[in-house]
Amino acid sequence: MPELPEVETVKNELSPYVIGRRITGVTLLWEGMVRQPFLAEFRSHTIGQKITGISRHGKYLFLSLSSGDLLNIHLKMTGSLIIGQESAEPPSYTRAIIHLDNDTNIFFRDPRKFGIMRLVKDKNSIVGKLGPEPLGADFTPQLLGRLLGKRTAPIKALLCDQNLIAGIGNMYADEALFAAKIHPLRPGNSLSPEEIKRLHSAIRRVLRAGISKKGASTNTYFRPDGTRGTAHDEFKVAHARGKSCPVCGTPIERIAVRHRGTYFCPKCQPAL
DNA sequence: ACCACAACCTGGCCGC
DNA sequence: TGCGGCCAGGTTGTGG
Repeated sequence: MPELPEVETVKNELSPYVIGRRITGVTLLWEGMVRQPFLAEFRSHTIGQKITGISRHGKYLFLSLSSGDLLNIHLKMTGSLIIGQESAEPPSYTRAIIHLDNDTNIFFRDPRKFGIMRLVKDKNSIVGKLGPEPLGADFTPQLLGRLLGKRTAPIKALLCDQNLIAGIGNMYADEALFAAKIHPLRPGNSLSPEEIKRLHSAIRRVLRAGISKKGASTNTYFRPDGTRGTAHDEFKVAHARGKSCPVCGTPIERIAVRHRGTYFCPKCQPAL
């Protein structure tokens, strides 16, 4: 699933192919991919525009257009952006094609049709409420402590809340909590200063590892060149159904937190 | 302000 | 071998 490390990888690896290129056409094979009310104007406002930049906020990707508009792409759970030749057969489950002026295409592949594209004038209309970037310089243990404040929801749910911290999803939340030895159901406000410090460090460690391995291809995530990332090879508990804890050998448990599969080691991450 | 949950989608895998 | 059911989960919208 594309989370911060996956979207960061897509941004970095897409960049050399798209910066400075002009959009010559847009093919929508699944119209639901473009959110109303923009569908009517989507083509006319993208075709002919030059791509001047690419950026990421949390899990949101933005292509800056020469008109000043921003083309926002969200991969949701199963989306991939694959670079290919104009003459190439689109990958399976391609829902949209952005044609570029050098006979190159961006294929938006998405088996489950959750991914979206939209055109906005103001980035803040989408990312204005997002929490801080967990790899940013301002994300300190003190800030994490303030964010958790008096929150009583399970720490696992809070880590996945984009308005609290931007970019962490189900996989990296499980990995960070394991690395910090914190039970996923602990209320946010029950963490000691020491645990907050451990969690802060663990969040940054697992996200950086994910980026350095070019993302985790647990199922449908692909890099722009069509290859898979390898971050999942280093996962300790995420998606580890039926496996044992690599530290103590205890069977990994699966529970549902907010209807999300949550994996943890009951011995290394004891309930308080 | 905060918390909880349904809905959106469909392929892959498991057990029978 | 085929089939039913579970599992995967980011975001939005709604209601308490």
